[in-house]
Amino acid sequence: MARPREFDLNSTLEQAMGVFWEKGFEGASLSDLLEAMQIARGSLYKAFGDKRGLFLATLRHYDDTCITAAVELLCDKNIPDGSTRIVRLMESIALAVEVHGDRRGCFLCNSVVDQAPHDKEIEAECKRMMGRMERGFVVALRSSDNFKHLNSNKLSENARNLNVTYNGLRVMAKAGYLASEIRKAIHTALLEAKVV
Amino acid sequence: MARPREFDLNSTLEQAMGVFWEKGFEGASLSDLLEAMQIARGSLYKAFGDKRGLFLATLRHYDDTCITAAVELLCDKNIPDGSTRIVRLMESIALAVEVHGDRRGCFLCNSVVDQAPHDKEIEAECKRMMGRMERGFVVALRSSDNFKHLNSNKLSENARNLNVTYNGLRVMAKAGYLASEIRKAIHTALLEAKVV
DNA sequence: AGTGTTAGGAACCGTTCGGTCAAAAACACA
DNA sequence: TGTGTTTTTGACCGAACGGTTCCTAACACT
Repeated sequence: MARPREFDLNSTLEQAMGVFWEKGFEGASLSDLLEAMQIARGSLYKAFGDKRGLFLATLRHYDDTCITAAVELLCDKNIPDGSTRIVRLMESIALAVEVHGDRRGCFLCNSVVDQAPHDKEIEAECKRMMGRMERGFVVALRSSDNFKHLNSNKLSENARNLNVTYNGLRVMAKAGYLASEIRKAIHTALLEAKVV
Repeated sequence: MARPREFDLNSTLEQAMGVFWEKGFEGASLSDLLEAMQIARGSLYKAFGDKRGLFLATLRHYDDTCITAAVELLCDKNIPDGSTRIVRLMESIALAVEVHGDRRGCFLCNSVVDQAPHDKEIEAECKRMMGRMERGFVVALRSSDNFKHLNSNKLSENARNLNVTYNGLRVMAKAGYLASEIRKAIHTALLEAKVV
């Protein structure tokens, strides 16, 4: 028995995530966010508490959407060979740069670099997502001929290594390397990791 | 025939770099910078133009000091085996976390993530430094038994791959992984890259 | 000692920052 | 239709932002 919220929480979250993704936490002003979200100042504070609260909400939204999608790709049984899944995921980095000129990189990676060290809660959220990625890599490796015989310890080590490479490639993309260079780097990395 | 500058340019640059390193460009306010540099507002603007100019100067200072040190390590003929030099460099990442609790990561990597996409000049500076690191890795690889027989194309590919790994590990450190985890990841990565 | 030139310092600029608040509006329920 | 509850809205807040200006201080050179 009260006035219902007029805006869709998820879609405003999506817009806010875009702003934080592109400009970082400090670089994104409330005006930027409000304009993108198309809501009034008061509504934002009522719904998310404050700027940091909104940021945390967008981080979780990223987890729910992008990280989930990446993990689902790594676990996708429709692609029988786990190595193929890993290649697909890695190549999406080059593809983003190539097709959309997307230089935003990975929101998780960005947040780790510029916010995680200053905020325990953000750090925890980031580590949780990193963990999801690593477990996704483990699942993929278990379906890969080169790795399926390894024990879970070794599997985890290899998965973590792939995640390190994934983040390194994301940084590379932000540094302005060409899609072709990134693609070549992916190939080299996956070759040395014995994924392909 | 004029009043000489009272402060040492390099040492104020060092202090400013520390602030930008820890807080990022947007996160570092003029007050933060001035307090660390121990100079007055006017002196900063006289010497560096504006905040962005100071940032660029600190980037170049990082190049002159830290990047140069890393490259010199990779080229150090006193360590005959190039692989050893690479191991040393990588382990310095874990060491920073372990000994100093240093979560600032690599100033270059940080700058790439939060400033390079928005500023062509900063991007250029970052790419130049990335290039220096890669060439350093090439030199080290040339003194490594496992790689010295490769042609320079392959050598470059492997060097770039090591640099990607280096940046990925830097991100890991910022995400809050323990020094022991980072050390293990380094070991895995160098093993797979056939460096050790 | 006088002069030209530049650094230093602090007050000050308008703007924008993140955040608050009170009143109006829109619903659910009776 | 009236009432209670919650959302919306935009005006408003003090503080901090990056940047400028102007006057004084300190030197080099003659």
